[in-house]
Amino acid sequence: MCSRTNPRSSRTGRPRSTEADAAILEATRAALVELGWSKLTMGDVAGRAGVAKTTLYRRWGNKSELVVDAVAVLFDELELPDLGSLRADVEHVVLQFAALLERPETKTALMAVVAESTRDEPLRRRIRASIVDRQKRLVLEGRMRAQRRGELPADRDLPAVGATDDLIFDVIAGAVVHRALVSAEPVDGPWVARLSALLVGGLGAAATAGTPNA
Amino acid sequence: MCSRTNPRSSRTGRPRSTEADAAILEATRAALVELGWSKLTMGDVAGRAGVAKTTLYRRWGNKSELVVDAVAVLFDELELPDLGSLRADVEHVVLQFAALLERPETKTALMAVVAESTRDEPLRRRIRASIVDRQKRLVLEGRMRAQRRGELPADRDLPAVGATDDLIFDVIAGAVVHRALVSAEPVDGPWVARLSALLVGGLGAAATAGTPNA
DNA sequence: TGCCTTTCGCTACGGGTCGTAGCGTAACTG
DNA sequence: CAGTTACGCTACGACCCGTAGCGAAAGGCA
Repeated sequence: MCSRTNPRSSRTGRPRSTEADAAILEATRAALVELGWSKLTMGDVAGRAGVAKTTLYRRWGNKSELVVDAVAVLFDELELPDLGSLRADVEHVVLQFAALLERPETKTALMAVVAESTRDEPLRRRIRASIVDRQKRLVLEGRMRAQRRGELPADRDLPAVGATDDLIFDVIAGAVVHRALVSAEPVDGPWVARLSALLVGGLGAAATAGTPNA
Repeated sequence: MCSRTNPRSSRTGRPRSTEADAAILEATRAALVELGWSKLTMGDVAGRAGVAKTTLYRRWGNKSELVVDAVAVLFDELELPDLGSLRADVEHVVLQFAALLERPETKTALMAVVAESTRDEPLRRRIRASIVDRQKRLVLEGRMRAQRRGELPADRDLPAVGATDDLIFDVIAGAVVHRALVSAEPVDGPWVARLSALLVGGLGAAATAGTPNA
């Protein structure tokens, strides 16, 4: 949750206030909702949290790091209940993800920190660790379920399975983000149905063809 | 190219310098390469272009609008030569798009302006008009070619065709962007082959199934 | 209990960017 | 030539950044 890996053996001295941590992250989300990314300032967040600006800088080096931590927790709400079929599972998680992207705090923050990360390798790693990689579990779980149901063939070679998982993840997350933020059109039932049909159909075609390329 | 729709009947007075326009946009791209989005300032661009800062503000209201115009022209390089099959066409355009996203000026600018556009409706429209919508031609052309070749069935109902075009566009653009900027892994031959196989397979499955849902 | 360490809120600061205003000059029109 | 608009230049108030220094607060430890 906090930025620095616990300060080297900070067993002595006054401990960091966990209330301040929570207040700052909450204030950051509120500021994102009201002001958006570009107009959010460290001083404003400090004021909302009832905290000195220096307290923010003791924990996070800059705005990007703070916002990543403030938003990351929202992504842990995503779940993948077993709905009985691969296609139903895909549709459900896509709709969940879309609802998350509709929230103003994530909508305005996500693209901004990714943009920033193209010039900031530590930030990119933080985003992956705090947000991206943790959601790949959904793809893994969905694929394994489909294999158990017999909707997808059992694993052929491991590298290909991992590569396909990564591909599906990029396709789903990328398509939803692009639809919601770039095309700025609704990620609604009909669209999700089309996307799911395309994916499930594509996976099925690759499976029946048995081509090593897919 | 320029920001304002030609100033209402500006037939009189000194005309805008087209050399300045070109110099500013070129300077903006150079600044993006060297500094990235967040450290790019209007004053810096003006200095590089050999132009007064006020001249920039006469043309563009803020950094985002300027950068959109500076980057938009790069996207017109995308082409779709007929390579004989739907899959080959898809692979080719994906690789082209990936190469474009590898350039530092587009990589750092694209996500940033999209992020900004979530709180700036005019900017969003500008992005769509200058960049996004103009590339949908590639999807249209590719689909029609595939239909002529018999790889895809002829149009059923028009709305469904348009919706599928939009879906394919979001999937391809979104997946490539996500792979390149979020996952930060290479959009190379093997990955593109997998993506193309997934798409072509999915489109084929939907076609043979003849379901109205896809 | 008293000492040490670290964090706390607060204030203040230099440095930088923003976006605008005002000026005199340059360029083009009729 | 008069009228109009764009130009370069300078200067400005406003804002935000990130840091430093201060005394006070809150823990650990002997």
